[in-house]
Amino acid sequence: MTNPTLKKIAQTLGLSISTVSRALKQHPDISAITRNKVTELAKSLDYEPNANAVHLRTQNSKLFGVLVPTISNYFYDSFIASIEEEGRKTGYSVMILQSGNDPVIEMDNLKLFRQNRISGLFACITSKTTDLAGFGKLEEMDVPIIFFDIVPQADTINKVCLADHLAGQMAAEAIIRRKKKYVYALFGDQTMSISKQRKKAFTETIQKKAPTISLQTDQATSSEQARELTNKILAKKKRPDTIFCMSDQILIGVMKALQQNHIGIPEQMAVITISNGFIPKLFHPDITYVETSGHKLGKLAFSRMMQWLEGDHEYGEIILESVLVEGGSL
Amino acid sequence: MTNPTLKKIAQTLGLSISTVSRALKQHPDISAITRNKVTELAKSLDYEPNANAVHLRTQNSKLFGVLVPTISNYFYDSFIASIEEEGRKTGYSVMILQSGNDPVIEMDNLKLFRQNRISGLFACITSKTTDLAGFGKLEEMDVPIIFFDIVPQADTINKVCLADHLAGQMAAEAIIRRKKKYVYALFGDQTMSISKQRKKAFTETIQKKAPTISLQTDQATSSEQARELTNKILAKKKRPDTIFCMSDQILIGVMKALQQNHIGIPEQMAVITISNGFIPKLFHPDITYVETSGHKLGKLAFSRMMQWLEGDHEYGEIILESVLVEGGSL
DNA sequence: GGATGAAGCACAAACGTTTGCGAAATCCTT
DNA sequence: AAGGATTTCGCAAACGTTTGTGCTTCATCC
Repeated sequence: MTNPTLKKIAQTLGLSISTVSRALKQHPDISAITRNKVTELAKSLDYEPNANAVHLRTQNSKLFGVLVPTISNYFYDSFIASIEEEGRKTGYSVMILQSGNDPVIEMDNLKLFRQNRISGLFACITSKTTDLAGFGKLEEMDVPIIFFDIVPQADTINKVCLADHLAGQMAAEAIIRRKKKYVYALFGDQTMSISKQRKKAFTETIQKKAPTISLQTDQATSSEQARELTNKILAKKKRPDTIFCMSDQILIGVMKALQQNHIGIPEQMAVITISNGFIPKLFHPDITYVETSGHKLGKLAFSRMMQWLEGDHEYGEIILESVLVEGGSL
Repeated sequence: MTNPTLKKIAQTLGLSISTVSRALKQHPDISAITRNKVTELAKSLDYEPNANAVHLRTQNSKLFGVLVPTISNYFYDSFIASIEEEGRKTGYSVMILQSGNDPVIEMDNLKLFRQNRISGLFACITSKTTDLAGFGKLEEMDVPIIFFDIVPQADTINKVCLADHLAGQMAAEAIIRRKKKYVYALFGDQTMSISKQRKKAFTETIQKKAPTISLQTDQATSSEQARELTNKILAKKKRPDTIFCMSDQILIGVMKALQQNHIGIPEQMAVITISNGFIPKLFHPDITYVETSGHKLGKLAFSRMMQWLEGDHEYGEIILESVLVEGGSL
């Protein structure tokens, strides 16, 4: 059988389409009698309004776009899950697209978002994104954009970010509290602002508050590279007593190296990282980490979006505070 | 400025809407001259067809639904990522909904899918799903459904599954090849068919092909429980020489216990698991695993969907073969 | 008892497309 | 040169809703 529509219900009941439509949404113009007749028939026919028609007519897609580098990532997917949950509560659907960290695909995706007339976009840009024209087009269409995690530098946009600076600082302070002497700190790609911020905060905090700590920093752009660097450090005569990892990616490489060299944690080496929390809990002891929660960030971004949609059109940057989660690794 | 439409382009060019529409899609009826005029203006205006209007008119949403227990999972999200990639290539969008393993939310989600008139559904059902009525309604609307991973028992449906049976068998055979003597095997919740199948295949293979192996099995429904069970086993006088983990969840708990007890892998204990591949590579040495690839399963499911859409209406079950990925843990 | 108003419903336009069909205008035949 | 074929375009309906407005019918009022 084909899909029930307002027209079919109207015809079999001898009513007009508009009456059926109003009856279904409890419009006061419609008498209780006809309202009941309509709702009953609709239920028995499994009538579901055609979302496309509704959106076309109301000029409101009730659809949010989410743009991420990849969905296969414990930070982004907890962010997405969070948006999806909140969206379902408020009647919004979510359209998720992956850029694969490729600006060209990013452009394509933005086009798809435009075609689908999304009512709002949550975007984590590519680390290589320079041309913001695609986003500009959406803004011209009055589509609010909440940038998150990796965000452009501009001021007249909405950003919801992790406290990258604070996270670096907190990690440093935790290390200082433990009176560590020799710290090896691994950071990610320094072309990314997130790496720069964390590095700046971390090193400055160490230098200011505990200048006696011997600090050695390095840069790794992959887990494998982090593993190799850690292996080199471990081969030296004088080993550090603490390793700081800027991210899950780094942590994974470091942990492999530590396991490979049978280094006991925390007796022979203390470890601290910045993470969403999943990876640090895969090891024993749990790795101590400064939390950057995708889930919380999602909630924050969503509520910012709803505010905007309700008329509060003030650009701004919201920072999600971090917390230190103690494992047994420090 | 407001959204450009066919009507606006038509008016500013003194053409009819239909002509503009045809010009934009290279219809042979339209002369090259007007076609160029139209396409140029459309480009300069950043015209994007309104997907809702198109879908309403063509009665084709070009939208696939994906229903998963949760998106925050390295198996499901690689499946989703795979579907999204393939979809984008063929002009389909993807709508992702999470059931949270709750049959009630599952029903709600199916309703949302119906409202959005999806053209096809990829569904991994809840482990508690008994009522398939929600899926039946979709089928009545001629919406093809490809069940994957966790699937209903019925015959007249489409399934795309991992080779659960084969995976268990392959793991057992790998252990046998290594001439292990005493194997401790941990399986998940035995109410789930995936657990039952893997257990059956594993134990039967051991018993048939290497009856001298001493096999002890247990059941763990969480990582934490797996850790505790492993700790108990390790406390005994006679330790097993091999641990088999049915899933990532189990592996995580087992690995924590092994690290906790400073057990060297593979010298003191061999480990093998069934996994998507991400978790086993977090450790050193890499854990040997029988691969169950969400990505590959996604490709398989997608191509099955496209076949169905192209007219091949034959129900069936497709099994994705497993491969053994050698780490250094066995 | 005629004006007033409320209650209950129908009409019709609009959202932005696609597409079958008809109608001019232009071209090619012999 | 006259008929037919071809090219090029416009008209209008349809997809399934929502919503402003108008039309009845009845009860109410002084």
